[in-house]
Amino acid sequence: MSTKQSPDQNPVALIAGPTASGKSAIAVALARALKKHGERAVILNADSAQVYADLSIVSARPSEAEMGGIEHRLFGEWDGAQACSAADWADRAKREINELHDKGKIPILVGGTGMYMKVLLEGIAPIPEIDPEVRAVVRALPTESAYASLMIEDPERAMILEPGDSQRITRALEVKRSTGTTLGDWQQAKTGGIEGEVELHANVLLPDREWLYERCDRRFETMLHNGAIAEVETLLERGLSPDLPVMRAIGVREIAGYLADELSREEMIAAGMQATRNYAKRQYTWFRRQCPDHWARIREQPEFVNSDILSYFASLLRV
RNA sequence: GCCCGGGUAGCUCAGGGGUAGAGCAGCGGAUUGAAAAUCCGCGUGUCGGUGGUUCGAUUCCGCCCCCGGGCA
Repeated sequence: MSTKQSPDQNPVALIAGPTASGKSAIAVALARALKKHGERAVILNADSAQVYADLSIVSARPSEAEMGGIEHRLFGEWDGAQACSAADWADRAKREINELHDKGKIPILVGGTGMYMKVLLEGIAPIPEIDPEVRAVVRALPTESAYASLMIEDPERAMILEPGDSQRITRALEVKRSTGTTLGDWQQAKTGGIEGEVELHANVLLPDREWLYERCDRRFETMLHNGAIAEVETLLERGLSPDLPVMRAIGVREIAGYLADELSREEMIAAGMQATRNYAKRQYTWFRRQCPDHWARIREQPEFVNSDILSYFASLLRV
């Protein structure tokens, strides 16, 4: 029952950037600036770890103070016991966006998970749920055997994939076994993308690498100061499967190792910082190369951007 | 001062008479339902310095310097 007819009446702001790039603060600054112009904006999380209730400190979810009175959604809304897939997130995000548009509000997507954004905008192959038993069997396979099986059951896919790419091999195999159809066949079509229905105002943050790495280090230290260890202890008490995304989040692994006495405190800190920097680099590559060329790139530091945020999103005010 | 070990890529180290190689870091890249995941690619550096032996030394020998450890 949307009253909007054309994309330009459905604005969506998007701020993508690597971890520790200051994107949350920028999003809040944008929402506040819009407010002064009589526009109401809501921030939507597009980060695959901030989505979990169990990870507040460890995922560096914005605190109440950092939210600065701006409404934030899709933060901490998934229980750690359930894995949130890109498609799950995109479904929820799409609903939120529609609702906000119906109310005349502007959604501001903020996050570091490029694949989430990609699926939301471009859609994804409509593959049904995988049979849990099939999944369990396939995931228990050593990569080598899984690859050998894929070579027989879906050779076309096996050829494309790297023999060591355990995750994609597993995925291809479970899809074939569970649906009887090859991943490649499923991927002939994508559905659900909102790209054509909204007017996207996207900015990608690509700050100076050295500056970013320095921030990554400080970010991990801050987490520890804020109680990350206790948060991980609580999470570990749940006894969840180590395969779940929450358990694989940066910081969780390192702190768990420390709690298990496998790492000294110094080693844990060094490993946590290193993992954060490695992650930032991967995100950097994604955002630099996977985002459409027409998305704006911001190389300035967040403080500078914050102070003049509307110049980066001036197009939002044309409405 | 003496005796042992060591001094090789940013770091940790392997190697060895024909001018050198791994892991990590770093850099580049991939990325279709776990993506903070999962992968792929990129290795010239006075082999501590200096003399000598040798056709040829980073590799053997001498001396010197530096770092560990031990004995005084």
